[in-house]
Order: sequence, then structure tokens, then C-alpha cells
Amino acid sequence: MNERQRESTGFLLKQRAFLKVFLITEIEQGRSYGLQLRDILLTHFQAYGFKPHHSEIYHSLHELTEAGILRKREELEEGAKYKKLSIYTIEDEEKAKAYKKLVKADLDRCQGLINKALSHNYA
Amino acid sequence: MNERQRESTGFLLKQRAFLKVFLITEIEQGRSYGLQLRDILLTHFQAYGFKPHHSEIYHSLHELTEAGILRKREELEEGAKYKKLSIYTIEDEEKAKAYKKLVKADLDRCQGLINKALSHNYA
DNA sequence: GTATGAACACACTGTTCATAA
DNA sequence: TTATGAACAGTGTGTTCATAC
Repeated sequence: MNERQRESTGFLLKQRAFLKVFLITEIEQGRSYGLQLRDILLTHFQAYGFKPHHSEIYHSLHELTEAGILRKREELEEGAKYKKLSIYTIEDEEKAKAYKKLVKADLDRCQGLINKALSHNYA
Repeated sequence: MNERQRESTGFLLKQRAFLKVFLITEIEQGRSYGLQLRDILLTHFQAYGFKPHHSEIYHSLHELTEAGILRKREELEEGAKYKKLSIYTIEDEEKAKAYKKLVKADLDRCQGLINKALSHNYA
């Protein structure tokens, strides 16, 4: 989370924050695991050229877990083989909402910044 | 410049590119120098929390000059003291336009990406 | 104090490597 | 192959230092 990211030079949103709100949103709608979440991400954002590496997804999930927002549980998936999945669910709904709210403010700011750049430089 | 920035994971625009198009736009409207350009930048973008350090401005100006887009000329400013300024003007109008066009495509993409994030996560 | 620039340090992200089933 | 994770490496950016006037 790192509240000291305020008081930076404040350019655009960090990828990590972008990923975290996406992950929270998806997990709010049901249990899920790393690579599955990445697949969902790609269906939504690959059209915009965004295709983060799997390590970024895992790193984000780990940080959200350490922050007490998500809970991780390992499960054995029945199937042709026994595969161990790391299933994530929401641990603290309040913290999740608070974090999403924080990032929304930054997304709004970025939207303004980019719109301003477009109108200023391409009038 | 660096055309190989295509085929990255393509998150948001780099600050350097943002600064470069701003600098080109301002310099197209008249000769100017580093810290003056930074002041103009702040009047437009500080409201969005963007306040880049002066070294970033200089670095951007240097790169644009190396790329043959800008031309640098040192001048002595008359005043209470003789102060040496680095005045920039457009060196190659075509290259400047081409670069701005390139970055506009990325700005448009970012606009879409952010709008998508807002609608997806905050429906 | 203003102006320019370089050098250094760090944070973020991307690639590679390791392990398991 | 899918899945998870760690370790490493590189790039961009922020801070500090140096110089001049």
C-alpha cells in the first residue's frame, strides 16, 4: 500500500496499483487463483496493449495478502492430476474498499492529466 | 525515440515521452530555455499533481537535441548580471511532428486503458 | 538566489531460473 | 504442459552534488 507514494512527483498511476484494484474486483466476484486472474485480465486489457508478466500478478497478490486485504488458501484441484492451486478470497472487505477508493482518486487524476495533455499538445 | 518501446508490456505512457511532447509544443511557439519551460509546465499540470524535477526537463531536452528534433544555442542574457541561457528552437519540423504523432497514439491508448479500468472496477 | 548539467541511488518492472504436479 | 514463486537484471526516475553567474 505504501502511503508515502503521495508526495512523489505524481506522474501516472503505477502498474502495481492498477493490477491490485483489478485483482480485488475479480476476487470480490468469486474465488480465484493467479494464472486464471491473468487470463481474465488479458481478455479485458490486452486490446489496449497491456499484457503484464505473470510475476507481476503474483507479486500483487502477495502484497495484497500481506496487507491483510486478501486471504490465501492452498487447495488441491481434483482432475486428471492433483494440482495445487493458490486460491484467493477477500480477507477484509473494508480495507479492500478503502484501497479501491484510494486508487480511484489516482485514476481520476490520471484521466485528467492525459486529457489535459491531449488538448494542450494537439489543439 | 526508441522504437523498440513497442512490444513492451505496454502499460502507461512514460514520463519522458509526456515531457518531450510538451517541450516540443512550447518550443514550437517560441524560443525558450529549461527552467522557463518547467515553469510553464507547472502552470498547466501542477493542478494534476505533476511536478517533475528539473533534471527530467534537462534530460528530455538533451535527448530531443540528440535526436535532431531540437537545436540548442547558448545565449548571454542582458540584465543585472550576464547569465548564460541554453535556448532551444525547433531543428526539424518534420521529425517533431512525427514524434508528436507517435506519442499521441500512445496517449489515446492510455486514455482508453484508464477509462476501461474505471468502468471495470467501479461499475 | 537562478540556471545548467552530471552523477549517483533507488524503485519499479521484466526476464530468467527453480520447483512441483 | 499448468501453476507458483524467487532471484536477478535492466530501465526510468528522483535526489544529490558540482559549476557558473
